[in-house]
Amino acid sequence: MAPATLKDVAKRCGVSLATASRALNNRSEVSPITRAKVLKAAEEIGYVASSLAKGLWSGETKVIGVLITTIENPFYANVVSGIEKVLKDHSYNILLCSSYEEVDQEWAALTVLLEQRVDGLILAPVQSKPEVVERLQKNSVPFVLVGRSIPGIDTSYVVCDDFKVGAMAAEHLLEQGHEKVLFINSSRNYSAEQRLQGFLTTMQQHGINISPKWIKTVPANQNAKYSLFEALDQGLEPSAVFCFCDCMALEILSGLKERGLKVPADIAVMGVDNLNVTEITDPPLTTIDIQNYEMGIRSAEIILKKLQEPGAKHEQIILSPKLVKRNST
Amino acid sequence: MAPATLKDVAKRCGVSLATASRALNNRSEVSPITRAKVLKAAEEIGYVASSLAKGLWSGETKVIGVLITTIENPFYANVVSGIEKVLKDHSYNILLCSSYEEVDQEWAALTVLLEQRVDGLILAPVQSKPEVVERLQKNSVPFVLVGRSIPGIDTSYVVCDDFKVGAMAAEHLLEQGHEKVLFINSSRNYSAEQRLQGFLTTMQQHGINISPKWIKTVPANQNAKYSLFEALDQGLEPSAVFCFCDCMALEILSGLKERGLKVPADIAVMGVDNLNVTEITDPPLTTIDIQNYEMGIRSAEIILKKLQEPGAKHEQIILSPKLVKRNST
DNA sequence: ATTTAACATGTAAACGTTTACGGTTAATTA
DNA sequence: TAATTAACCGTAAACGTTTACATGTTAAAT
Repeated sequence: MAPATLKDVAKRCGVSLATASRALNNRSEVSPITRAKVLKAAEEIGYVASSLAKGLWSGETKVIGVLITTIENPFYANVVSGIEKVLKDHSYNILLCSSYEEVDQEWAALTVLLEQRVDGLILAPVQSKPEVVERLQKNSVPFVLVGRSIPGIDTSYVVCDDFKVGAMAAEHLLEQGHEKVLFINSSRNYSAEQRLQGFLTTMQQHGINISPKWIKTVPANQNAKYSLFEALDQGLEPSAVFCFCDCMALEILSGLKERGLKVPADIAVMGVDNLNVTEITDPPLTTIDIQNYEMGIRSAEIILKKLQEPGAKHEQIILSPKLVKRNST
Repeated sequence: MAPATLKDVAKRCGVSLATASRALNNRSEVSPITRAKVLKAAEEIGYVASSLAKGLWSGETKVIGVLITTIENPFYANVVSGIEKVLKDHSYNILLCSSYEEVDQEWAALTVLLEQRVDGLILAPVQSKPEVVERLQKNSVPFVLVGRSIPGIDTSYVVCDDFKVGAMAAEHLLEQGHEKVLFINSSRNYSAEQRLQGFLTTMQQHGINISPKWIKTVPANQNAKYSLFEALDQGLEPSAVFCFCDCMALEILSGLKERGLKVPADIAVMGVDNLNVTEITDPPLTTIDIQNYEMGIRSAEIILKKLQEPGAKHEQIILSPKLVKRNST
């Protein structure tokens, strides 16, 4: 049975559509008696107003699209949680889509979000190419990039200083005496590129040249440990592994266990994201905190501001990474 | 600037609204030439059809509401991931809401989902009381409960055998010689009640009576370790802790570390959910696998079936829990 | 050459809201 | 008492789609 409509409410208490609408929206032009009648009728038949009709009329849906790689990654769970916290207080809702690091899925998800006429969009772009962003600009939807920016395009974004992340990792590992470092990286996105640059540059500054075979890129949706195995089977003997994110680091930890290598005795491991669990892994993981939750908060705040003043300038927020030393290095 | 409409497309290539609509929807009554014209125009102005208008017309939104406690809990991330996998193939999207274990927030989220006219709903109810479900029934929205059912009401649900979960835990701990077991439980929901019953019953069958002070309930959004501390500070000296879920178990692990207690030497810990990380915690956590991902899959399948044949009977799926022995016990 | 069918397109109503505008009644003022 | 005003309420248009129905055109069939 189709849900109750305003017409049903109006009919039930013998008033017009307009009056019913006014009563339910607390307009002043309704007598207290009528208002009470309407509210009672609405209550009785369990009326809930259709956001579809409202949205069609008003041009806003009170929904913000959030497009990430996958919610299974606790990093994004943290980010989304931050977004949710901010949006909730302004009665905005989240329409969640995942790209699984695939360009096609990202494009399709974007279509869905545009079709749903989301009021704004928060996304972690899969690639460092501008297509996606250009599409949003063409459709003039307010949006913020989160976690990853796109080079050479003026947009709002909230990221951490990824070059510094790579640099910090390199410095920390060098301090610990590691020169043979395997870099398990993500693919295509700008954060990955920047972290790699920061890493390589810092290594080079210390006179160490990392050859390309020490840089492994994990294909989308593949367990990082296979990239590790690949390296080991190629005869590489790293004394440390630096991973793009903690998720991968955890997979590496598990892979090393399989191969019988002890951390940190035989090999050091470090990640990025400072996920909650890294505190109690075996061993506790050295990682870099990039303020996951805060990223969500800030990106949501930017979207809200954009909705309030549509002409506003783009905002770029670059958060500072912090090294979290634990026992895996 | 407002998004392009069908009218814009029609005007741009000099056809009527109807023709434009037909062309874009691959109706047969349009000449190939006209179709091409329309598609080109739509492409050029970046037209995307409004789901709002479509939904208003058709009565379906292609959106499924998902209402969980919080996506920060990897258990629900697993569940949502399963749901997403199934829905994606049928072009349904997810509108995600969180209750944070609060009845009020759950009620508010439900209002939002009904307003958005979701085609169906998958939810993990906060309480074992029937209000929420009754509301959905009154509004005649197809729904499935996931992870937790509600006693005494005929609905569709996908859960694991929670009584058995409690029983399995009790048996496993007894086998290891633990009789002084602290139960760190969740509050109010039926799964929690059932696990407790299974636990107590099994203990009793072995002649062991657990007094109420050994059962701690963790308030919503509070770290489980405080419940542990409370117990310890009351002078309780448990030889094992059984937690409602792995999330709590991880918090307990961390709390025990703070208090300088070694696991499993001084005290054993076990959880439920078999989260990925439990494999590499220190120590690896003994837990019970309740098929998180599968729960998502099945619940999504049920919703899809309900949408196809609205008259269908309710489906109850009870998945079997499996003990995963590791080193924490 | 006329009828018929097939095809292509347009017109208008409907979905569920909100609000501008106009109308009715009762209360206030002169 | 008549005029003005205030309070309340209804009518109808609009938002962006889809489709039933009507209309017009062309080709095929007689």
